[in-house]
Amino acid sequence: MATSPSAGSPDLPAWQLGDHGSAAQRERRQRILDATLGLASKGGYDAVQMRTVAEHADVALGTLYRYFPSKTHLLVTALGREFHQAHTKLRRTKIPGNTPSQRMLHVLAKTTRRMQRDPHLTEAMTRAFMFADATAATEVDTVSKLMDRTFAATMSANGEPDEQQLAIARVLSDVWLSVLVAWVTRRASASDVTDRLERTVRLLLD
Amino acid sequence: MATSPSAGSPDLPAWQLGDHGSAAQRERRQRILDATLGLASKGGYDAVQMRTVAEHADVALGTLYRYFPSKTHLLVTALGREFHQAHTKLRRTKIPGNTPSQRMLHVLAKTTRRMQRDPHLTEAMTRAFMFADATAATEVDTVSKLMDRTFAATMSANGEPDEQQLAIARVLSDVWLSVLVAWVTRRASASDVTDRLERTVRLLLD
DNA sequence: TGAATAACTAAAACGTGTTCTATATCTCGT
DNA sequence: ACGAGATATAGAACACGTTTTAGTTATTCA
Repeated sequence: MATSPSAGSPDLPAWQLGDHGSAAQRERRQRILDATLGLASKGGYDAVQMRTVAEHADVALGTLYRYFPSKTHLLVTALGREFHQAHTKLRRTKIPGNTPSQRMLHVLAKTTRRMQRDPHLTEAMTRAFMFADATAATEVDTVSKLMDRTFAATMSANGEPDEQQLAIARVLSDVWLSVLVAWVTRRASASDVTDRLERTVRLLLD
Repeated sequence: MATSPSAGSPDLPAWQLGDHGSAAQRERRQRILDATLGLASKGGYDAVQMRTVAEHADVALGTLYRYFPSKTHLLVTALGREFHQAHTKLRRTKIPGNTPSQRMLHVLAKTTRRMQRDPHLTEAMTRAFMFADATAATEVDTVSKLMDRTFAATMSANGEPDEQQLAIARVLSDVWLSVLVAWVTRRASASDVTDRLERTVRLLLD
């Protein structure tokens, strides 16, 4: 039977699989994700070619597909790993600002800056996320929920967000994604991104 | 020189090119868009294969590419044509409801129903729209602006929307797109779609 | 009208995501 | 330590978007 290397374990998000499979398998997976991020960062979505990823990660093409059943799964999983890092980092730091609105604007500005610093990577992840079909729903959902929770936690200053805050966080995630798509297609400049996000925060939180 | 059949005319959105090119060309273009919508409606994004579209439209593959430089351009243009129809139709009818919020909910519900009626078509257009890269920016922007204006007009009861309403319309467009993506990947059910939209309207308009 | 130019057609060819095949290597239970 | 089953490898093969080539049909305009 053709199973994945993590077969038999509960199907956790792939960047959490650090303790599943043999050491060699964990290393392979990390090499694959590293290669993916490297290529994406260098040349965007189109530069992440499955053959190239396999080469850089020093695995056979078939093995790559055993670990990640499609380019979309691969990129979205990589995105998940990045998001997870950003999320835990954010959890550890104290977000400046006295009101939910201020904190939100701070985090949004920071994230926007981060994305501008690596436009190719941003393009690759955004397009993968948006192009995903139902087979990658699990991976996409993981990232989506993580984003919602990050924004919600920002507003509540890392306490437990209430229902209202979660709803607002979801709307902000949506606007964020949409603006991201516009930015990737160059229909929106960096300041457009900031503008629209600030406007939305003001509509929702003031 | 390899020009497009509409070369020489100002670059209007393709569904507005009814008065450019020869009659034969106008008919070819319509046949192509019709074939696209037919295939999309039947089998979604994957069923819209360039060779198949060309066959159904009774043009050579090379001709198809002369009219639409990529699958994305093709699908987004088709989406534009549909949106344009819906928009003008909406403009002619009186939207029920006394408050912006009520009218908005009415239109959103109606649009949601329409999309559910043809899930394959929705999937095809959504994925094309979201996957578009910078080369299709014009087409995507046309659709995006049309969507914003439709929502804004809904709130203002077909009068001229003010700045505030346009900002709200944009947010709703963003949420709409995002929810659409979630629906396409089956991460959100039909009632999830309605729920999230209603919640957003309430956050923004009440 | 006739020659130049543009548009169209048919079909081959190319690039990249994905799948398949045959073989080799690893891992684990006995 | 051994044999069975799972994993990994190299590479061919396939599918579909896209480009290219060669030849045919329209269109234009002098």
